[in-house]
Amino acid sequence: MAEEPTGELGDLLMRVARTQRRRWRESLAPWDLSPHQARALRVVSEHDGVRLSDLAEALHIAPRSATEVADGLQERGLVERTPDPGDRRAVLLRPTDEGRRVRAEVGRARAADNEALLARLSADDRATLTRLLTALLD
Amino acid sequence: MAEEPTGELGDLLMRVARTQRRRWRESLAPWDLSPHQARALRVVSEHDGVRLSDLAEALHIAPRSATEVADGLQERGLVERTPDPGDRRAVLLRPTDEGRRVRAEVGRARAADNEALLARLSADDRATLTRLLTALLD
DNA sequence: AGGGATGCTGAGGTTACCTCATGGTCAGGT
DNA sequence: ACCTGACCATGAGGTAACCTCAGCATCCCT
Repeated sequence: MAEEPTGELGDLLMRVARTQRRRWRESLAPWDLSPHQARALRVVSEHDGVRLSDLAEALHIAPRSATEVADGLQERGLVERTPDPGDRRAVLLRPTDEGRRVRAEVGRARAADNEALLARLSADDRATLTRLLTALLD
Repeated sequence: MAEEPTGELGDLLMRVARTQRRRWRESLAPWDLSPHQARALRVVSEHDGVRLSDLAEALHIAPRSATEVADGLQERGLVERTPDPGDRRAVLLRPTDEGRRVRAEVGRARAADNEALLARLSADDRATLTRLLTALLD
């Protein structure tokens, strides 16, 4: 059963996004990271000292679920839990050296992936696309 | 923890898509249908007589999982299983009257949603966006 | 007629989320 | 100093939506 074309602009947008999400997922495979884990690794690496509750907010998930994402990253040795010196209830997540390394690699893969998608557009077209998409975001 | 702007075109695309997907999910809420169920209802309504295995292919899920999607739709009285006259192993899914009605309503809601997103673009801009997105899809 | 593919589904597992309860900690008012 | 209410992380347990593997009926080819 074939994929029928819709002709609708909204559908078109979703299709392009789905294609890109699939690529992104695939490019993440070598590290065996879920999209959420990759995003969490980025957040942790950027802020250096992130509470579980802040991670939950950044990922738009319940605080309890952030614990699990952190567990996954910690098992792989990419982040570590350290006590928050200013609040003994809290735990701060920090990237390990390995975590920083992986996050850099993932960032490069992502950029390359992005570039691959956009390669067929001219610089002008990219600027136009940026303008149009920005207009759609308020 | 705020959502930082990325400036990347690929991210922009994903953000617009995510916004639209959220709207779509919300507009589906009155019928208590998952996106997969809504899509399945559409496929069934369009083809009138769809095998489970074809549905699986259309939804990009394993055949076993199509059974569950069909179960959900059948419980709500939106589709019915009928034997395939040409192959006694197979089951054909058909929309009920209620199924056809719901599918039409959902279609209207979806179109309205789509229109709401694109309202801030001129006709020219829409045409341009269509051209650019099409170019990204091979 | 026999044998390998095909179509659906039961059984059971995984993943990624959730809520609720718990123990520890903080901070502001009295 | 103490109490009270809010907040932090996590254990326990649940759910939804996927999956694989087995099994049975049927189809189709030789």
